Amino acid sequence: MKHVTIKDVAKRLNVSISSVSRAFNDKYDIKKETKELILKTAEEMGYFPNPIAKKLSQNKTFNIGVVVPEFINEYYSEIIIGIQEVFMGHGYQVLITQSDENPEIELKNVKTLIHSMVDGLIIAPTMESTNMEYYLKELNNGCPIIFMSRVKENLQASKVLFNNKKWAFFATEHLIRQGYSKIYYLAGSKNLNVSVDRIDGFKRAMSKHKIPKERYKILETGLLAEDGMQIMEDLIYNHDLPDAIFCFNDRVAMGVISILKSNAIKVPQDIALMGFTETRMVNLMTPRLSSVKQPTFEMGKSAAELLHKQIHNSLMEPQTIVLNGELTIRESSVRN
Amino acid sequence: MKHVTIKDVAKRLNVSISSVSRAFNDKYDIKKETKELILKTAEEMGYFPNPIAKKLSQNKTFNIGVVVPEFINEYYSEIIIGIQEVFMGHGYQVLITQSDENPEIELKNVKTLIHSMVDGLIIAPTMESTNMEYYLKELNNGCPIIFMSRVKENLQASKVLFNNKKWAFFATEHLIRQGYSKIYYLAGSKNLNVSVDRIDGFKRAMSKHKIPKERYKILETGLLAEDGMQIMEDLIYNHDLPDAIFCFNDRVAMGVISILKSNAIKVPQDIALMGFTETRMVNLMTPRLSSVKQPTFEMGKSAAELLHKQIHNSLMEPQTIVLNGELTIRESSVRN
DNA sequence: TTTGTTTCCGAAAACGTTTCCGAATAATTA
DNA sequence: TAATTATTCGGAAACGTTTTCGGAAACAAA
Repeated sequence: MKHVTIKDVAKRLNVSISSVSRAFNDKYDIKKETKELILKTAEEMGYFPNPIAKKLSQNKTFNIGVVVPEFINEYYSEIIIGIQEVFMGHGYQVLITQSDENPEIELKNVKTLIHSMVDGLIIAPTMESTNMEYYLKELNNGCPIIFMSRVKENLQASKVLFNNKKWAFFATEHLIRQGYSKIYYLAGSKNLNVSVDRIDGFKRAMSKHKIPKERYKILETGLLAEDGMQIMEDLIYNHDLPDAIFCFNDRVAMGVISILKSNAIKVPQDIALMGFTETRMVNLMTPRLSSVKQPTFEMGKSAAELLHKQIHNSLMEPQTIVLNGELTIRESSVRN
Repeated sequence: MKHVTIKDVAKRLNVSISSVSRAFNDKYDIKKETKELILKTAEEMGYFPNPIAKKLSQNKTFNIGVVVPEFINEYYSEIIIGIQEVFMGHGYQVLITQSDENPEIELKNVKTLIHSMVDGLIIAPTMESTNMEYYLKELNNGCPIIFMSRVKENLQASKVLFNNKKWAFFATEHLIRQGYSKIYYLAGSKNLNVSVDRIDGFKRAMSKHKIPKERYKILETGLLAEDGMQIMEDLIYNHDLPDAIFCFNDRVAMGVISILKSNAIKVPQDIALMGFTETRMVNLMTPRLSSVKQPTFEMGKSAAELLHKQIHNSLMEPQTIVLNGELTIRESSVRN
């Protein structure tokens, strides 16, 4: 199965290969009729420009690389869809890799992508790790990189962030305003700076509403439903139950709710519940779960647009985009 | 930021570029010491072979394309991870595209991937559509393609399938053996051949156990939780309630269960429930949902390995791999 | 010493484009 | 009419590799 090349088309029409190239690249210095003739016969012959050769001669790959911790959950999947939407529109291919929350795999992925000559990178790091130095070095070597989601605000690079402090504050304040005051926060992992930010928001709400330290707790958990189940079982075992529980994410909340149910503890009558990073499961739980919706598609789109700008204007200085969310109140956090 | 090229390395050491190339490609006709010297200085100079140029000269891209209907749900995400595991080990990049269950986008994705010269394709079609003709044409043009999941068994091409008939049969038979006999099957979409297969399995279980046609129903639904909610509301409204419900997938089951709960219908005391294509949510539902687990990672791996073989042996004749699942019984389908 | 084999290496073609440069023709201006 | 400018095109270099071919050097065998 030989591919038709530019030479075949040129020979067929007795024109030069440069003319065929011009026809395909919307160049000004070609007559309209010849251009059309070339395009028509090329079409007939089943010719299309070999993208590899194009990349080599233009020193661009039209590939951009994406590194995420995982895409089993909706969160990064939706972000990726946002990224693809933007870049496919610009004729780029998006190469997706996932690091399985493992910094070593993450580093390997980034290296692979850079070695395959991507024109730019979007990275959602697993955690703040030593990898960051390497990434920043690559950034200075001329490979545009956008950081996403799990990264500190003061990092000297372009990034797209969610305002975790603010929305953790709002979510907590909602619980307080509903009359709950003994509130436990299941805080994810303290290595995650998003986690730290949400703790900050949680604390600020507490201090604003003058709730004494003895009334609330911040408990480190994992990111999975199983982690929520585990910690909830411990709390029940120790007879250490609050009014309300604010969870690092919906999965943890889901774990909590399942343990509460099997212990006949009612939500929200006995304990209110609030999630974060809203997933589609919120409406399927009974009671339906209050949560904070993050603008995943928009985050993907913003990161992609930022990167696209940066690719076409390499001297642009770093920009930070902070996006807002949406607090959706459902049955799980409403006093009857 | 100029990239270091093979020429720079050659010049530095006063050797020819062919020697440098040989050093990097494990060729036999180069002295061991020169090879090591070349590799060492290349490393120092920060040189690595430009993959684009390599691709051009070898007429291979070392890219393989994947087209799935979506990856918001775990199912295809896990399959993709399986595919990546195999191909990254072989030094290939996996390009992932998703068609959003839209045959037109699917076709566009396939064309994009073929135009970007992938060495092979793995396609999970949205439905049996007219696109199949195009794909088979491309297959005959020499681009190896593996079909996955939603495709007919008699298709003349390599494919990796799940044995839907068999496991729908087992799942149904389990319900019957538990003593349920008025069973409704929420059957997904009849345009999906997996759906047709599962209906077949369902019916075979019914006829094996001599359950008369008046006792069971097959109801067409969608694939989403909302579809399960919708149809369950209708059934309740019409006072048309069975002993047990077998759902096309866990999401539909999740929708059903939420409506049952809000109508105070108990699972499994009043109505038993069985899902399919097990998701991680099964253990988080109360009661925990019985379901059929599909070997997603293995499906991905099998497809990838099959494609890899096909790429290296283009004359191989089409192969069909049919994988088995696992029926996991939990509380939702067990008579107390 | 001659011949034949290995072993190692360089020159150059090939992969399929884009793009720069210059030339031929046509159109415009002086 | 001559000179200038636009328009359109072909030739060839460049992009960075791999690979084929042939030749030199080194070594063994005759």
